[in-house]
Amino acid sequence: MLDPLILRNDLHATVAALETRGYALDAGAYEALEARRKALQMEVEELQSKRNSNAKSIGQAKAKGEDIQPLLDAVAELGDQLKTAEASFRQVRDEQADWLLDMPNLAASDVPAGADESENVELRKWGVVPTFEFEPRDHVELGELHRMMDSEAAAKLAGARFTLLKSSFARLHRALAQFMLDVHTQEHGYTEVYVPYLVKGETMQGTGQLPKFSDDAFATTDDPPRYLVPTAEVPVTNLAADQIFAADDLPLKYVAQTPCFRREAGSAGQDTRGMIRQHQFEKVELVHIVRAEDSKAAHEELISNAEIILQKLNLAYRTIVLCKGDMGFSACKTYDIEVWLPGQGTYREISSCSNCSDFQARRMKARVRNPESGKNELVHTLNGSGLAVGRTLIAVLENYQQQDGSVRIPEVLQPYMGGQELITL
RNA sequence: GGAGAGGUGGCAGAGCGGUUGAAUGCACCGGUCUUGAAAACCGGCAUGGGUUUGUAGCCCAUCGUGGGUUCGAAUCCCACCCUCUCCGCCA
Repeated sequence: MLDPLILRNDLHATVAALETRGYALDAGAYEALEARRKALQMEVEELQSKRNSNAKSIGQAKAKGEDIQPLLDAVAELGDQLKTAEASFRQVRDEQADWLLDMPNLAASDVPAGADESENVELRKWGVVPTFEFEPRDHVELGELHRMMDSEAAAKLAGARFTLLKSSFARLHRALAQFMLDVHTQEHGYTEVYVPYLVKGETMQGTGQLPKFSDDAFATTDDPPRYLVPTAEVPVTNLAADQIFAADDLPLKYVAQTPCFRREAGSAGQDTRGMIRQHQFEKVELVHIVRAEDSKAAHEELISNAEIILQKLNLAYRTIVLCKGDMGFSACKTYDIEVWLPGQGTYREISSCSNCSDFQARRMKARVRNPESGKNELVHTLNGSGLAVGRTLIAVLENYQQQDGSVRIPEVLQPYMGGQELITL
């Protein structure tokens, strides 16, 4: 959520900033609503103040044994007036809240301009794109060859966009997640957390998935509904909700492995082949809760923590910064990591690391007490994949394949595979 | 699922329908004292919001949540949520 004060004090600059993110805000309508809010709030509070002082006088008069009837008569209409005013105020306030919850975060000043992904900017490349003396297979072909990846079996159970993994592929998938968790906890100083996969609506609202993107999430049928987490970012970041941290509690660095559930509404027809885009996938997620002045540095740390996983796996990748038009709702700046997939002959997203500044913190009331001023300040929240496990599996399979279809197991994963070095046919 | 107990400030814990935003203790911050520290003493110390040039004033809201009764609700009524204990069921 944006700070309502910037909309109040600098509406036109904010409208312009939102426009670069593809969000059109009707300044006139918002201004009118804000004017009504101000008038109504003042009216309500004035009536409340009157009610309070009257009640106090009545109490005092009664204590002295005076006749209070004239005082009662004097306030007879106050209750109704107050009720009416409160109802109008509440309506305007809710309307304004809906509006605020609908607006995306503002881009950081160093985010490149641009309307869509074609204007993202590559920052660096790492690794050597492998060359093959044969036509490399994609992960689907490899899966069929090994009979270890079965989308039909998954479809029978759950419908489209699910994948079933078997034997060495299933183990490799598990090994990857274990490996990532170990690197982040042992080498990068993260605290591992195990979290609920079903969360309340207010939790989804805290990180920005609700109310705007309800179509993207799976919800349960109980009342009120719970939501299947679309990313561990949701439960983990919300650990900070309603908290006031001491300055030396921060930074908090959490890592969690969870399944992620996404409706993929609106992506029909995209990536239908293989396990690139699924309703359910596993992800190791990194979350930082930091003081505002530390979030830029934390963002750099986060992206490097994610990149190291690919380096250890010796997978070629490139890192890009998303342009304003391609960024997600809650982010003020986002880096993506794209891994080279030989089967597709292209780089594909495998991690997305975002600085959400105070946008989520304001929604979920996550604060830190400034030891100098004694004031509470909103924290900054950051999250990033470290990495998407399913896509990393794809990358390993496609990059480590050999002519006969066998797949070498990266050295760092072998301890997690019981010493196995090769997945043979 | 059944029975019972309970949800008040960072924590513990008071609170007759009326100057209670809330006693008291602990913690924390500042000061006095001390060579220094501790102790003792004095003072301060919830959050959010509105108004305002203002981190000054003034005002409003908040005692699990939402309704209700009332001139007035932390206190009374209703519903819901959550926590704990015991029983049942169960990975």
